[in-house]
Amino acid sequence: MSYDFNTIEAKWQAYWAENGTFRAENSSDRPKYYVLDMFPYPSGAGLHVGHPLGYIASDIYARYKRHKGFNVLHPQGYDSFGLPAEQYAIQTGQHPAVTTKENITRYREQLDKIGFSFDWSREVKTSDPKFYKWTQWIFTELFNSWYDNEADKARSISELEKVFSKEGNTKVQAVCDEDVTEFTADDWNGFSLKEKQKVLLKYRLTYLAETEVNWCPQLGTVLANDEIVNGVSERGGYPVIRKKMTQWSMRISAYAQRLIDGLNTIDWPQPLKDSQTNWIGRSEGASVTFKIKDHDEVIDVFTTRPDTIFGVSFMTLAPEHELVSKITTSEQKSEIEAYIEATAKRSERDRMADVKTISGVFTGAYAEHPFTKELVPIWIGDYVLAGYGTGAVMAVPCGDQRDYDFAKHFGIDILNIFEGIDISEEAFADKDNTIIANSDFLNGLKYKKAVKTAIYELEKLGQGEGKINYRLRDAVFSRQRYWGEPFPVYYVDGMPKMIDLKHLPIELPEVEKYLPTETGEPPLGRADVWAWDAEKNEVVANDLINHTTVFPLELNTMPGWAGSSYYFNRYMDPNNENEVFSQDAIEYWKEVDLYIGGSEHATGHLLYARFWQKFLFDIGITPVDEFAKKLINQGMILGTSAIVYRISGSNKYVSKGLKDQYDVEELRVDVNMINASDELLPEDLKNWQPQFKDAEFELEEGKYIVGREVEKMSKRWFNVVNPDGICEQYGADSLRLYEMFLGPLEQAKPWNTAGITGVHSFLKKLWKLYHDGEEFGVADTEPTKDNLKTLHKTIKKVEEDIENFSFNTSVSTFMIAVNELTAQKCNARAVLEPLLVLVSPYAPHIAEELWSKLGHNQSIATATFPLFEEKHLVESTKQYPISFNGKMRFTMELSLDLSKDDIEAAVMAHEKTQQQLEGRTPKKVIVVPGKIVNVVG
RNA sequence: GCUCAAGUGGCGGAAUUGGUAGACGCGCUGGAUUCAAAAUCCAGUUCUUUCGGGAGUGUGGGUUCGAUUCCCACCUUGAGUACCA
Repeated sequence: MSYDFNTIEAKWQAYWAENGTFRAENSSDRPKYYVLDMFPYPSGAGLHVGHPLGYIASDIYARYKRHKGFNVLHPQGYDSFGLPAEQYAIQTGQHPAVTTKENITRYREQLDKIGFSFDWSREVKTSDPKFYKWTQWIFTELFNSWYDNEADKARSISELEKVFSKEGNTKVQAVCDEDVTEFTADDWNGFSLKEKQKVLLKYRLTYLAETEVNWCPQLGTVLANDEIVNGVSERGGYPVIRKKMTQWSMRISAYAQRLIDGLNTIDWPQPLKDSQTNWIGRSEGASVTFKIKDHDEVIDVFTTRPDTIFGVSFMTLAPEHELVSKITTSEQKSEIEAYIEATAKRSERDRMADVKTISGVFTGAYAEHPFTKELVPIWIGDYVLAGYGTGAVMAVPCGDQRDYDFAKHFGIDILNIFEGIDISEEAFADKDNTIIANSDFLNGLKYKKAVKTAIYELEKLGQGEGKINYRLRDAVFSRQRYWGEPFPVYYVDGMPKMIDLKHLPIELPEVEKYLPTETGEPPLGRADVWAWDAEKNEVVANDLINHTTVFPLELNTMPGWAGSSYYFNRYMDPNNENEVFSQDAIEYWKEVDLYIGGSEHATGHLLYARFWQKFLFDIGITPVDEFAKKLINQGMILGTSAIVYRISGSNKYVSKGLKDQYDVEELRVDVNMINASDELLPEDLKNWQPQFKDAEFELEEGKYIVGREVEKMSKRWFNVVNPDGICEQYGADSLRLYEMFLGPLEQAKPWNTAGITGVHSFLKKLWKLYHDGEEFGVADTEPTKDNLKTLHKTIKKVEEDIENFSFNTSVSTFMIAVNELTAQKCNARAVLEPLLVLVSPYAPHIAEELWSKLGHNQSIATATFPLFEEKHLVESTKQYPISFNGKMRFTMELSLDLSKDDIEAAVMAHEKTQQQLEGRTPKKVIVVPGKIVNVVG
């Protein structure tokens, strides 16, 4: 009976589905363990072999944990809102929901073939109204909250209203918009309802504000900072410009410090933590207020170097700074306006590409130095970013290279405030190795002391204070798209109102086209039925809007990261219609124990999800404020493209070794035609595409050898390998083993189908081990010592490997075990049965098949992981090398269960050792059981 | 520029409380089996050699009886980020 993997795999996949083998219960006597993958966006292209890498790793771990006696939650779902389906809809008119459904079906088929132990009864889809009902609900909760800096947590907005009506806002320590003005309780109580709403909006954790956004004209939508890569959109690579728009934002900045602090409590990769820390960008310094000559307004700046305040010789504002128009003198007006216009036109990308050119314009206005009271000119320049700090800097040319370059370029004074430092060529930015000079009360002080003193003096003047600044900006939450969650928001008199939970979800309306309207409104503006009847509490036709009972609904939709920011909690109780999840469920599962996914989400999904989790914790519905205890980033699997060389201007192709003799063009061809020795059969190429039909070939040694190039797996390089094909040809177990065998989980590595024969022949050998000729057969005989040694060596190694996520090395361990047991002609049930349990997380189908043949009628998933016993390893002899003085080496037979003294005596008695020692006594004999004996003279 | 990670055969990679470097697999070479191929099995495969050996884990130092592993400096590659005041 041969190893018929196709039949076996189909059989067990059906069995698992029918029996609900991997269904997790929300309560158990066993300890819980939650293993999660980052859920996929179901794209039209389907899965390639790179996608399941992380899923296989997490599946191995989940299956292992079940063998170890845990109640394991291992769910899967789809992040099914997104741009590609919508772009496709725009081109074809096909409803994104239809495309998405088809893609999900395809994904599911592909996933099922690989034999994952997902609990599909818990599947979630972010585009499913049953799911996004809760995305909308969380949005309303954020709207109804503010951040209390004193309690360091989010609190209900109704509590804030009570405080305002009692004592105004002067004592409130809240994270809020910059432009909040002070008011008393009497002021507050005198405000109209609309005025109150306007004020509260400045405090809410999700708020509506006119902000500078990253606008992508080609995509017709705004983008978050993490959706822009190198100044162009992540999707499509289109240019991005700055634009002012009224948008919903999330006050993630309120959580900046907790997002940094929380990193210490979780086991995530250091590079990922570093990139989040960088992204949040905490810097300590001071805010300093500069008065402006002949104006009431002041300029606030943030600086990390208050110690250099006496080096200030000018100030620079970002061109977009709101004070620019107010302070510019009439003589300078035209020049300033021209400059502002020129900067606004430049795209993010141009600005980034051109960081060397120094540009700026003098406003004509002067600021007053807080200590010297001297006047310093106020400039604008695009090296100052509107989005960082206050969008204004106090320029200290001697201590900052950019200020220095600017000053040199425009002939502004450069004051030297560093003792014994030459600044004639460049600025001196090293803060640790200097003493301040020419700085009044700061003279003679070192950096740290000078900073403290400067802040103290500024506070005394009332013109500054110590401040911590974060680079992290609030996240824009509106997208001018169709295929996203609608906001549960309608507008009364221009002010947003939330729709109550009992009327959620607000479902996406049907539209004729998925493009913005002719008047520039988002696609939802095209919906006939898209207004809120506040009396009937339902969505009605938007032509009914009368502004007394029927109101316009928000036309934007939420960004892609909305649903993915809490889906991991929803898996705990996915079908709950009354709550996002029950308290029983979340108290039981608490958080994700192991999360596996790509590092590209470091500053997007993984940051937003941590933010929402902290918010949900603050409002008391999650028991922990970090959602994933441990996280592993799996590396990308790259494609190995195949290249043929065509002699220019002909249809003749030369083998790789001959290409240098000709003028050749490189063409990529389908990698699936290439064999293990990089050989391409000319016939295959001729049949592949019409253009090669009449191709001629120049071979080397009768073969056509292709060139190889490792690059991203992509259709356009013809280097995509599909898991379905592999499963058909070698089986899912081979695919699973090979994906792990390729290399360490975290590393990027190229795929090369040729190598899969190695793991495939391992499976065949494993199969043979349980068969005597054609017949299945194991014996109830006593295992030999060697049998047990092999088994226990394997148990130990595999257990260690899985715990350390070194799945690649355990595949090797299995191969060695099977080779050894085959050589030992082992057919003892006592060895072969536990061996299957070890193998089953990696190759579950073959394990189930052999397990059932062994007479078990329960899935192997319920079997207990075998117990390792040390004694089986030490009861044998081995050759040990002995080295003397690190130079002379020879070996001798030693039994491992000898005592240290015995070994020492044996070494001393050894003839060769005695020769080497020449009568001297060795200082020590080092014995490492199972490893080596070393004699030191 | 800044931050981080990594450098081991033809290739993917093993070995780190410091102890026989190159496990395991691919590829390659030879052999068995076969009419032949595939498949399977066996042997070999870091380099070098006058067959005694010698060299060897990016480079140069250091600690140690002993270093791929620890320390210092440098080089290279990859990733992230970038006018962050």
